[in-house]
Amino acid sequence: MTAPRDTEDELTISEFGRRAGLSHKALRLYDVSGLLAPVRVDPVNGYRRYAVSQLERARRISVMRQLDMPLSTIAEVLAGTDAEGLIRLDRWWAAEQATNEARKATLEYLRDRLLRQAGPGLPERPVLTREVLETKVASIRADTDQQSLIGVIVSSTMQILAHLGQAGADLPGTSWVIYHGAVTPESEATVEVCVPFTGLVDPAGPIAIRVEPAHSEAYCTITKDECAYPRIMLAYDLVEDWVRRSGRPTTGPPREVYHPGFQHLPGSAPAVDIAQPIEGQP
Amino acid sequence: MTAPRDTEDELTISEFGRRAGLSHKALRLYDVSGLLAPVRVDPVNGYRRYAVSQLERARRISVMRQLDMPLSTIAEVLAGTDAEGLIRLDRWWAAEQATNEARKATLEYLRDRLLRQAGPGLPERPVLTREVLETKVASIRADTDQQSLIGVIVSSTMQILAHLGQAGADLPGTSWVIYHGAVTPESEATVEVCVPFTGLVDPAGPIAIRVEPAHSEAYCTITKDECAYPRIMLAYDLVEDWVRRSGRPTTGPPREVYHPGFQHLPGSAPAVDIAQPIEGQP
DNA sequence: ACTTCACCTTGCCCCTGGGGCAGGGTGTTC
DNA sequence: GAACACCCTGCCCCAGGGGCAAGGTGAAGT
Repeated sequence: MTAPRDTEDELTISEFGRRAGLSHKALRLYDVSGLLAPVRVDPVNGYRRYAVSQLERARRISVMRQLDMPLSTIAEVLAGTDAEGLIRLDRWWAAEQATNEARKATLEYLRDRLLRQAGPGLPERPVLTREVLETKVASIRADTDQQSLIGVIVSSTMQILAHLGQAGADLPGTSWVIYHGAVTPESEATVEVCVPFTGLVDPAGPIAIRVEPAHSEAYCTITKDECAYPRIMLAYDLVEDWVRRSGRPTTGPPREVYHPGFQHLPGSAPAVDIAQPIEGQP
Repeated sequence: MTAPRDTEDELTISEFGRRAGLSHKALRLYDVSGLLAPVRVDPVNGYRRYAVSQLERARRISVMRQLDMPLSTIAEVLAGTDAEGLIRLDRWWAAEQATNEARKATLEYLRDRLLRQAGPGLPERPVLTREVLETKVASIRADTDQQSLIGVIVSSTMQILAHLGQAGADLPGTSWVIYHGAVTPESEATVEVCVPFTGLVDPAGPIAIRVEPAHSEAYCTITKDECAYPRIMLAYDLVEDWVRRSGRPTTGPPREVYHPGFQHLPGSAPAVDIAQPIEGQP
């Protein structure tokens, strides 16, 4: 030791860092951010002095950083008693693992996608076309991300059904969601939940009444199981591919059409059409 | 559409972004970083124009970003054929999952630590001292981080054993690794794998022959299970604490001494000594 | 007393993958 | 001609540090 001495219970920053497994850069950062302040700072030097008793906290921080835990979360874990900290730690970890599961699903989708282009296809599924007649619909638009998408769809549908029921409209039993943008886990976009009806109904609050114009659409039917994100993207890809190859330009954003009784269908039954409006003349 | 028109096969940046699920900021970044350049940039405007055919690549990038894959890795995955990309993708994912496993182990260690409230950690374990006689050793020095530490130790040991065996030396069956610095997942340091022997052996390549001087050392014996990182740190803490309290200064870097037959011992058997050379005269 | 050398400090720029805002240019449409 | 949506570049910001420069200090050897 040829430099500033480490006294019995006060350590220099580098000695403390060595013993705790933290770089002097990290320690400086933890100091200014208030996560781990040295026990004393020489008012002349500015030299930081750490107590041996701070090693425990420092080592815990080091371990948590190895878990890639953000400093703010670390501060929370270390804030209360060890038991409280443990709870917060486990909560954070559960969220991490949930993220990892989501990533796993996304990876599977991506592999499928690369495989489909690389080699012979995945489950071939027919893409068909149909004519859709002009319909009156009640709709709610909302901006959402992937996380709350299901909730938004369900609650909006409920709201519209309640309103239509109250107005005594006739319902054909189907409904759809129009995606005005890409809804991914990170980016949110506008979705429009549409319920067709016949009869006379007033708009109310977020519920708009409009006419869905007649159009042709290409569509592909999938099961309830297949409509989980990101797996459902494969169906979109399929339809899009078909449309591109058909040479017919699209005439609007894609949509998911839910079959009547969707909620009560088994997972393996055809339940949803992924549809893309295209220019007419079949 | 009240603004710059999207022609048949050229899209504006925001329309392209909407269709691909990428923000305008991300697209600009991918442009300057060369990951996804627009098909045309208006020389007057600077307006970026994207081709519909670029949507495929853009969507793939979007999906990979959802996996939290760095842009450089994405570029590699997209570089060759889809089959090659798939291989790179899987390789990356395997590394990710390995990291996750390591994090899981670290989490367990941390939970243990939080559960053992305020105690010094490891179940009480004696720290003893012993005299080590002067020994001839064959050694290899290497710089490594935590990731490849095990591999470095194993391969170096193999190499030394092969050399000693060829030279007809006598082996007592034990060996050790000297840590000339702190090896954590982030920082690398020099380690020295030492195998003692008797007989006459020449150095060869990276293998040095030297004399390990006689010394006293404090040590603590742990099981194979306990010697996984970062759990093993608890044992270092224990020895270090003991040495500090004993008042005897250290005389060299700490080491791990592997008991004879280490590889074939069960996880619960005493297998390794964590040793710290200290000044003599007990 | 002087040098040397290891150590300490602050401050600045760099990384990734963007988000947000400012200031200014455009092109379409009413 | 005005309104408005869209486009551009450029700057600063986030975490969590790494790296380097310039300058201040402590202890030890000569």
